[in-house]
Amino acid sequence: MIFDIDTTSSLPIYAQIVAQVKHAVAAGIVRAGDTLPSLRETSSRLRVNPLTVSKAYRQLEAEGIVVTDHGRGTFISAKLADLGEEYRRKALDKAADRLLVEAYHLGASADEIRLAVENRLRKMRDV
Amino acid sequence: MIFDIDTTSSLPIYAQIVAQVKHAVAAGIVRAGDTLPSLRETSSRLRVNPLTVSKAYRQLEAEGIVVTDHGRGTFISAKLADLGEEYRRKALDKAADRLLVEAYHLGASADEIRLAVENRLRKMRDV
Amino acid sequence: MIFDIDTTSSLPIYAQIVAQVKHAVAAGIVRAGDTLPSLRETSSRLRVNPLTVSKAYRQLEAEGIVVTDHGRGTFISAKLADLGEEYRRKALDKAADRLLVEAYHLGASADEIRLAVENRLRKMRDV
Amino acid sequence: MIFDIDTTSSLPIYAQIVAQVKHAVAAGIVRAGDTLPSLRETSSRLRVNPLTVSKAYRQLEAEGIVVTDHGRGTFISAKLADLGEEYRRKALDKAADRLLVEAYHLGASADEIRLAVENRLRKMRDV
DNA sequence: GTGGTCTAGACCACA
DNA sequence: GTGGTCTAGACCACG
Repeated sequence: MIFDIDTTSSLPIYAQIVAQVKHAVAAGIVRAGDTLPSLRETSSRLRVNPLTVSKAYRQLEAEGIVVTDHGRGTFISAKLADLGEEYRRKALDKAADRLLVEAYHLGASADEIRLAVENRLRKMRDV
Repeated sequence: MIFDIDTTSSLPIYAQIVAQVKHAVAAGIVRAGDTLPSLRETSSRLRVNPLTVSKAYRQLEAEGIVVTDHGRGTFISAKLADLGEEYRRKALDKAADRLLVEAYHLGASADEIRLAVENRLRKMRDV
Repeated sequence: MIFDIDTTSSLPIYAQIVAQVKHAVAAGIVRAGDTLPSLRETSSRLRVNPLTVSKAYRQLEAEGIVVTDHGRGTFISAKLADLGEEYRRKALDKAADRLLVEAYHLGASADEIRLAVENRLRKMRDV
Repeated sequence: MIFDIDTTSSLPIYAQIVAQVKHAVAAGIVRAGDTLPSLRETSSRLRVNPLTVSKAYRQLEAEGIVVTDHGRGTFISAKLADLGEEYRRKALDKAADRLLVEAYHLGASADEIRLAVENRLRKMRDV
């Protein structure tokens, strides 16, 4: 589980962490019982205040997505009924919407949008 | 052009206005040259401070979506795509990247991404 | 980075701050990564409202001259020229046009314009 | 005497008119005794409120640059001691400064600036 | 009538 | 500590 943070984004850092954990769960990248990286490891890797990571983990705990065993670590919860296929689909649609609205304001045609997506897909595959 | 604000949303009021104008432009509900409701009309109708509306309009102006004629009002910009080809391409690639990163975290396949884009393209065309 | 404000000027306070930051950057007085004084420090030193300073900083951010890290502060941007070649060229041409229109109205010859540009280039280099 | 107005500029329309008359005087394009276009002609040509033109002419009169004969028209004043060579030089230097600061923030080199100026000079000559 | 600027002060979110 | 948002209300400039 690796995090990818943009400190200048208008989305707060803690929310970026929350979203990425949720996505990883929805995608099946992490499963019930898996361990999240420790507060210290995450905060030093991201060069971010430990309190910020803590806040993210606490919110995930409040949402029932992770459980914390004091002194042992933070784990993905066993009961994840509320995430899953519908969450994934909605999140993906929302992301596609954001692209389209932005593209519209740039005056891009449907084909230009498709082309851009294909180009980036190819680029990511290469990485 | 009527606005619909949710004061309890975590999205700031000014950002909701910005988003709604963008969507109205993208959906063809308003067109180049159309007048936006005046600051005062909008602020009294939404029961928010004129400064808040002004902030939204100024951001729209900064993005080139509206122009304001001092003393006359605020209008949808005539030249929505006069940005320079390279700038447009870069901005479009960036927007596509954001979609792909989000999709990657959701574990979506290339085909799922394509499908989501096509669905939203079709939906926008229908509006 | 110290600001020097003239409240009686017709130029708004926030625009004076913007101009002074730009000049400081152009003159090499501040460099990429440098911290701007905090909103509160600047506002108390200048005896102006924090919102006024904030407005200036946000405009600088919109122009890509500074970036702000929420909760940490406002910094001179590292990538002052990452705009795309065509965008840069167009913006430069536009700026040159503004000079020529002004010069035209003043009845200046091509050589007078060249001379003025060279004089100012030399002056900036000396700073 | 033809005016060239940008209604979206942050410089007010009346100030643009004032500046252009001053520049025309400084450049020797108009001379003492010459007639300014009538309020009506100017306002209809520029598609601007007559009050705006009137305000510009009144300011020019207050500065002693024009005199108004009621019912006959507005004329360039006979005594123009305060405008002239120094005004021209200062205005030109200021305009050159604006170009250089802007160019700096675009990351342009001295040669790029010179090139842009030469290009636009050539373009204007062709018009 | 329009939008622009500023103040004083509150409250919140983030790190 | 940092910046972000909003209010209520004033005053000004422009058309």
